[in-house]
Amino acid sequence: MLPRRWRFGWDRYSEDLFTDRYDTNAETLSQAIRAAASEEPDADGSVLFGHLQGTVVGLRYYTGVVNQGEMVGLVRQPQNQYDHNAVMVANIYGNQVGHIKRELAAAMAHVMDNNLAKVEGVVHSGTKNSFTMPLMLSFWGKEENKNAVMESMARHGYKLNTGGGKATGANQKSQGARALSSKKGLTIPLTAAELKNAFDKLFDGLMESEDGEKQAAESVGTPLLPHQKQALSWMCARENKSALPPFWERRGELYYNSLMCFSAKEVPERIRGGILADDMGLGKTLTTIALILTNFHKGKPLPVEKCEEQPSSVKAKTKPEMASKLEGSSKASDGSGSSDAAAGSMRPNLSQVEGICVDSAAVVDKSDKSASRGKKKATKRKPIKEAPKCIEDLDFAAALGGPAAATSSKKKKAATPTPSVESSITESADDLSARTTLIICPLSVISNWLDQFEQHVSANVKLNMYLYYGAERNRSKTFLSSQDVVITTYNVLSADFGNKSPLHGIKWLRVVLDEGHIVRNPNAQMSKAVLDLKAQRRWILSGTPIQNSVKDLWMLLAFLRLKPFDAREWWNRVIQRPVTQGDRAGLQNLQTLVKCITLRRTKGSKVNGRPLVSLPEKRVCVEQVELSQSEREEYELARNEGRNTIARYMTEGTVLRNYADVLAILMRLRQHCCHPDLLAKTSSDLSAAATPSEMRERLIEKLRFVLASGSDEECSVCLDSVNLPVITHCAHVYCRPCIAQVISTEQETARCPLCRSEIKASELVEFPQEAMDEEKSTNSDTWRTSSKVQALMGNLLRLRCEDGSIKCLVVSQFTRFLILLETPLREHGFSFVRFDGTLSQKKRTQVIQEFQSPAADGPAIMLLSLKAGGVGLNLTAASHVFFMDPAWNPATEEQCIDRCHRLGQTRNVFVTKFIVKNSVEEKMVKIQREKQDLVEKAFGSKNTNRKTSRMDDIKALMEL
DNA sequence: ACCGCCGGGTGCC
DNA sequence: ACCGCCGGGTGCC
Repeated sequence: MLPRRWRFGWDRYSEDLFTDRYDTNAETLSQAIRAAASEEPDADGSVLFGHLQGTVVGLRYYTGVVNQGEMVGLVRQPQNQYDHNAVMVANIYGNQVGHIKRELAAAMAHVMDNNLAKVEGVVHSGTKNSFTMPLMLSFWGKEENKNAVMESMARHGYKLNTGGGKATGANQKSQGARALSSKKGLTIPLTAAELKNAFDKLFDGLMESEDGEKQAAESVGTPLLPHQKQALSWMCARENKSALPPFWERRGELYYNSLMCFSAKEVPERIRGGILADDMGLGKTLTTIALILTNFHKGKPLPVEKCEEQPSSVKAKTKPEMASKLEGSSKASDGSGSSDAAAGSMRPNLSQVEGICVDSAAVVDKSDKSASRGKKKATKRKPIKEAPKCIEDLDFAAALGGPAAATSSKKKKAATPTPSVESSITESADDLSARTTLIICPLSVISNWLDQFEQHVSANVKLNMYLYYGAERNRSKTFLSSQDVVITTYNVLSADFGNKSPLHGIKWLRVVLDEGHIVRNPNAQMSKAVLDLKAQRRWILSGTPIQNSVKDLWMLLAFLRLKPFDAREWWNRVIQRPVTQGDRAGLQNLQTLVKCITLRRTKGSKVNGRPLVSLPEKRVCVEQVELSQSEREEYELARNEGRNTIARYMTEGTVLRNYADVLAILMRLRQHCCHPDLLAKTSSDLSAAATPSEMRERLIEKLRFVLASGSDEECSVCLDSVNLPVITHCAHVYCRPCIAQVISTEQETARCPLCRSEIKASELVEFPQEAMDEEKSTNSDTWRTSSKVQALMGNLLRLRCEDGSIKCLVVSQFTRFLILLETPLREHGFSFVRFDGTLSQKKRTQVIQEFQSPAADGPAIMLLSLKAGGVGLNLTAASHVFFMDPAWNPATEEQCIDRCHRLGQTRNVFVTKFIVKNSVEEKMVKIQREKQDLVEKAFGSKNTNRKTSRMDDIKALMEL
């Protein structure tokens, strides 16, 4: 008999699927299925076309087994040398079971290749089939493809069973649900309200108290609060305990997954890691640092070098200019100074950031001579060269040396029979040479991490950290894997990905995704880069693990390699679709899954009857603003004009075609409410564009409207905020990668997802950089005020009288408004800083530091752009927040408030939202409120629903 | 017999 | 596969 790989001579595709590079094929095959399903169209909005009994043949040639009731995957094999229509059948682990019988495969191939339907298989009878096996197929797809599918199958002599009656609408839904929940006999779908409620509660009550508390390693300089010790204990347990993953149980010799009806001979790989979903401000960063230091191999602390010499001497020598800044920090003082970091305080001291940057090639400012000097001495801090003074254990001595020292240690050799790090993906054997924790975070929180490490690691401990960032980052794998901690950003990670990425060539001890919810679009490059990392242990830190829908969870589970859900097909079939269709069992299963891997406490949670943290009070009030007579007149003029335009689109049914225009109208109204000078010159009618350059000019103008509004515009492809925005000739805005993918898949027939106009890659228009710059430099020679400005100034002046030490955040979505506000602030002698998305990392750090500093002459006000920096900023110096204009998404406002209403805040927090009376703003607030009750928000991820709900919004806003 | 019938070899796509 | 199919052996009863 030929070796298996010769028998599958078909193609690279299959070769990838079933290559026997790895003995335990679970990993690769699962990945293969995931890869095969990565083009998986979103199952949302699919309806069941019908069922069909089919046959799997060739069982005896393959090793994959299936149990009764188990789902199987169907994968097309267009390159199969015997039959280009071949459809392979694989079990949940991706092991091939057989093929679909030839004739049926011929019928299915057409349907599958043209994406007319997704075909799913379930085995209902018997494992004792030795040659062939019956299989129940179900066909799912978009309603509009149903006929094509039925006809296509009929042409080949197959008639789909539509379940007796003329199944339509709700009928089909319950069928789908029944197919999965029949075992448990639950067929009554959840009501929308129940669903929403259950979903919101998904992360509630995930506080696991039975783990008790764990003391952090000595090297953690900051005493942990009780709930942090609890989290540490839980995290250590998740990394060290070998409990079976959720739904797995032992059955005799086999391991059985009760949810999937799947059994396996090998122990299912345990999930070493999970989701730490504590509310922001509870100390996820500190807990993670504690984890890194406390739980190295075999539950022992990370071996660290303890130095009795002046730890700061190195820094002081190389960076004398920094010495003054470092004074007073725990590292600059002697070894006993660790306690000066206030116990339990999360408040970072940003003056220390540069201290750690010393070890980094991340030349935040390339011209800064201190940074380039720091680079030169980077190797000096490698511990390998200096004899460590205190090593706890021989094992660790080997580990301490990192991979470079690996061969010299006999003991280590025995522990890791396969020294090749790259080739081994299986995580079964603990690779004791893995030393490094990789932390990936958004750019905006890097400084926070560096700072927290500096603050919480004992002063006499040397931790090898490397900030993998900047053009001159050290890409040596040996170097990186000899560090204790490597920090990088999502952007650097995805930029490196596929480009000989050293980060992907190292097998990490631990990978930590900070603000993990930001990777949630599975098609994004960033997601792929994250999923491809090799690590023994994986963690996701996120204060808001779910932002919109169940869908968001997939990425998290896939990252954690929670089998089999890391393959989207199983996730869709077993969790996402049942849950969105209101299946109770599905929701229950989801709850169980999440519960097993997540720890979440909120600010309101209690430990032993006591609140985790006691935050000062927060008061939110709305301050109504009356427009002056002339402002009102201008506003009404604009409103009537806009209303007429939109009403015309409505009657013509061309709202979507003119979506950008509609948004522009709304935005102009919102701008009217803030300040007349925010209004850009009105653009002329798009359809009247004569020349291509004129067209381009106008598209850019439209794009400017959409972007400058900061109105949370989302890309209709990824349903996320637009990233790298481009505008189509039909004036719809998408992320460039998203729309590029649409175009490349559909080729010549590509159409705009919103209005179905033809689109071409060459016609996508970007916002030109010059325009961006020009945007910023809006000059305001002739300054005038506005009612809203007056309202703000009134408040600020009053506060200054009451207490000169009060600091305020002034928040707007319009960065141009923030710039406008500078004038009156200056006029009244306020000292302020501005923080928006355009700031460089270095500048950000500076600005925050300046603002947070308690110095009496420091800035009293921060002009903050609503979306700048995302979450994670620490602005506890402020106790008053002024929202100049309402956001579409109230959660964005909440996050913003949380930047100052968090641990470390000592004053009561007052939030004022300015709303112009009798205006579009009032209606936005009303819609905000209604939205919170809408199930759509959590579950209605259907594109169409979103669009229609947007339409309703527009109608309501314009009183149409 | 350019058939039928028998029984062994054989078996996914 | 306790099948179907193929192709060689065989050929009144």
